[in-house]
Amino acid sequence: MDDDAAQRPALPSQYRPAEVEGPLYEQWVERGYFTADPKSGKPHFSLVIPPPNVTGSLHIGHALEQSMMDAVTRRARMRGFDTLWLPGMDHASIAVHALVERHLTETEGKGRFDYPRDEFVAKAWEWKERYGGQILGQMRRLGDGVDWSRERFTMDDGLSRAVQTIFKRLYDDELIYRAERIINWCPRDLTALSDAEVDHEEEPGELISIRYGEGDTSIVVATTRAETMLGDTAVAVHPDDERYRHLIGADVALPLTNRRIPILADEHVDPTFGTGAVKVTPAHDPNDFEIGRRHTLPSLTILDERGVITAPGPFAGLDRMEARYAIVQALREDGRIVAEKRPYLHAVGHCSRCATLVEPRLSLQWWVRVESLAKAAGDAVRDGRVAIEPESMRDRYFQWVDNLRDWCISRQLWWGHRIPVWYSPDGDEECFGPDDTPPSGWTQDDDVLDTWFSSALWPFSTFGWPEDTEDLRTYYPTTVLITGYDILFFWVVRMMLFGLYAMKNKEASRAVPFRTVVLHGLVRDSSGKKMSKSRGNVVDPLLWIDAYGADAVRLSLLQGANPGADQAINEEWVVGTRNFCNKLWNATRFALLSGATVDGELPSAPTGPDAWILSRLHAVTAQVDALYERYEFAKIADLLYHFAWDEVCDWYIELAKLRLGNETRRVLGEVLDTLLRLLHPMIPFVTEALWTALTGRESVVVADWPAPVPAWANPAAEAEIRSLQQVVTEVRRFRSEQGVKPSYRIPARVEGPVDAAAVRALSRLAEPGDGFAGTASVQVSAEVTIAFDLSGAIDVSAERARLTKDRAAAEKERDVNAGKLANPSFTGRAPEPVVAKVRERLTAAEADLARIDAALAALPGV
RNA sequence: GGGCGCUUAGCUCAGUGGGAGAGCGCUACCUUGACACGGUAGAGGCCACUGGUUCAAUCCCAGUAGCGCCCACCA
Repeated sequence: MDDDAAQRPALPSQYRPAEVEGPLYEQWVERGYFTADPKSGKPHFSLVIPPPNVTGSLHIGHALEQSMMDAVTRRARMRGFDTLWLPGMDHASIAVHALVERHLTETEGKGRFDYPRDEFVAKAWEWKERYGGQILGQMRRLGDGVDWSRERFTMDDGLSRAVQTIFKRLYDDELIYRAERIINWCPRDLTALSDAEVDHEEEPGELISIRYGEGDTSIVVATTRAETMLGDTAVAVHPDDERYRHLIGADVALPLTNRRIPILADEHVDPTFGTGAVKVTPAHDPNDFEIGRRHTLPSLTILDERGVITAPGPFAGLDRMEARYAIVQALREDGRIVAEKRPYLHAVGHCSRCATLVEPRLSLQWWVRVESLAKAAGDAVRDGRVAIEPESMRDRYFQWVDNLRDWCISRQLWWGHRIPVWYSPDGDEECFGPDDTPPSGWTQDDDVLDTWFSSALWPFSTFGWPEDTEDLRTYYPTTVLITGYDILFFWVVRMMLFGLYAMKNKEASRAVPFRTVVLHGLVRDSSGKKMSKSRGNVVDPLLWIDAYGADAVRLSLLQGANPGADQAINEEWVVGTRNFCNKLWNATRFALLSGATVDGELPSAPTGPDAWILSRLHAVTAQVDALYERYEFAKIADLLYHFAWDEVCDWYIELAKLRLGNETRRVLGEVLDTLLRLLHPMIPFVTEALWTALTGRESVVVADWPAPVPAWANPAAEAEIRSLQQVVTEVRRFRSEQGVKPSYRIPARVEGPVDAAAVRALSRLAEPGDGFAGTASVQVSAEVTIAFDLSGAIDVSAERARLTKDRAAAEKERDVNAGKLANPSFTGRAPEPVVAKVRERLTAAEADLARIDAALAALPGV
């Protein structure tokens, strides 16, 4: 042991993550490793975090997404980039409303409308300061290397300016307009929703056929929403429908009311569905609204914003569901129900936030005209300015972007960015920018913007847009966006729309918000089920971090992160990666105890295991680089896991123990140094603790990313060690099947071109001493034979059974390959390399067969 | 109703036009001086089904079945 090793801190025999993680993280932040520097003169690498909701706490999906982002960022930093990973949060308009309202109900027994607007918003801010942002602390636990000096919030001053600025530009370009249409309305949250905020689900309902009118002028309509009949202003049939042609233009009496409504013809009606006649309720159904427009029908609103009947009469005041029941009942008593189909399965829309049944509602709202924006967003991907990984997700992107309908952006909420449009007392309307002062006496629009409106600006509003800041010039477009495929539409598409619009005066290649979009899948439970609170299968990543360390959690998630694919996760997986961290820990511990060093020249002509492991190290380094380019986290993790465990620990370290000279100590140091650097982006904590202990240097965070060393490639050394491994494995197998105690060192003579000392050490054989008998001779490979002295204790029948089994396998191999070669169409048509391979395989099988036959013949007692 | 994807070991998942793989689990043995969060040796699969293309199919094509996801204004 040299002095060098003695100076290093001794490591305990087990890795205890809790003791190192916290201090390391704060040290990294203090040293400024994560702070970007646009003036560094280095090339730049940037990405923005998908801003979590202020209301949120870290869930397993965040942990996956952030592990990916952190790995990518840390690797870029090590590769010499000035890196910026910008953190921040989203104000989550509707979600915060829900939480604050619940909070107020619980603490003060009041609801949102018991407060003036200002007071409610103040309470939301208060709530945000108090409870919001716990996820930021959790990000530290995970080890996220974000630039805290650039943290942003979608409602901070700068971002609010950005929102108002882009709104005004869009407004002035007539890409934002106000219009009265049927929108999705949530009767619980009392706000409009965009199409994307509505989830459609098949549900059992009822299909009721109702007879309108009397005698000759009567017609039967079918509906799933009987209660809306109070708002009917027509019945529509298809113009070519023979059954009803005579009724077109007639009036029928609308039951339960004293109104008469016309029967009209409209192409939209499907004569094959139901009775072929449709009741038309323009104020409460999007299709009916269109029919109403085509035929200039009146719109009768019969439900209020809470879904309560307002039509005067016996049903006034009833909730829509109560009303449906009561109205069907009344119609039945009136003898007007012709048929009832129950249950009737049909798609029903729900508020994606609170699951309340969405009510189509005629309403005046603000809209973004998306056609030209969507065209640009589609083109940017089509022409390759933005790449999508995995590529198979491109189709999903186009499916969205090519079918986009105008986006309803106004919400009847208070927490959020207020629409920057003011109205004069005379009813004039004007949009004002952030630096404008609306004339006194004008009043601002009451509504706020959809949360996703400000999120859509995130890749540039966070850099100071609309000011021409250094950050904006340096870090836009961002290098990569890493997010879940589930928000491709909500977020990715909209960032494309607004990014390209806001940056349209830049050159095309620099207008895009990001160069590459990496889409990851969802994290599911161990049996592949979606995690949900109601299922009770959600896992809190912090509990796992407490128990196994952040590195183990990160590596587990990354190990399953195949591009675009969902993954199952289970505590046992985390135990496995924790064990891996411990393995690394002990490998490094061994290196330190053995005097491994990272200082001094590497041997110019390494031999044996040293040459082999350096050759492998070179290959692995190159493979890791290639895989990072394609964001193949699962494969990177798998590759490094097996290289570290199966090759470095199981073979190299065992072989190194036999030859701990200066060369090997230097190579051992090099291997671990490189391995830890390769692993650092994925498991930052344990690699930092080990790397600094091993090298005595400042930090692996700012160490150089390993470069492949082509000069290390050494096929001969790889072949040599492969052959050694084969011999050792064969001897171990022999021992195991002979039932030889592991502690018994069998005297043996090794004959053949292999490192006999290594074979003896790794398979626990002894030198053949005086009186060596050599009772059994085993041909362990084509060229190597080992004579064992087992004092007649060899179990001949076990050995014969084993050899017979091997022989059968070898025979089959020989026959299969011989058969192929005997087939002229194979030898004639298959490419030469394939034929050559089969020929080699045949030769090998024949040699194997000969070896086994020789071994069988040599068995005693034959 | 449209579109997309999946089906490989007990479980969760990789994979390739030419010898079926990993992790966990399982079996046997082992306190070998880095590690029992460990070591060694094993067992385990008509690669969903049916046809087609091919010298050769788990892989390509068509169809069938089952599962999943996304989109959708058929009352």
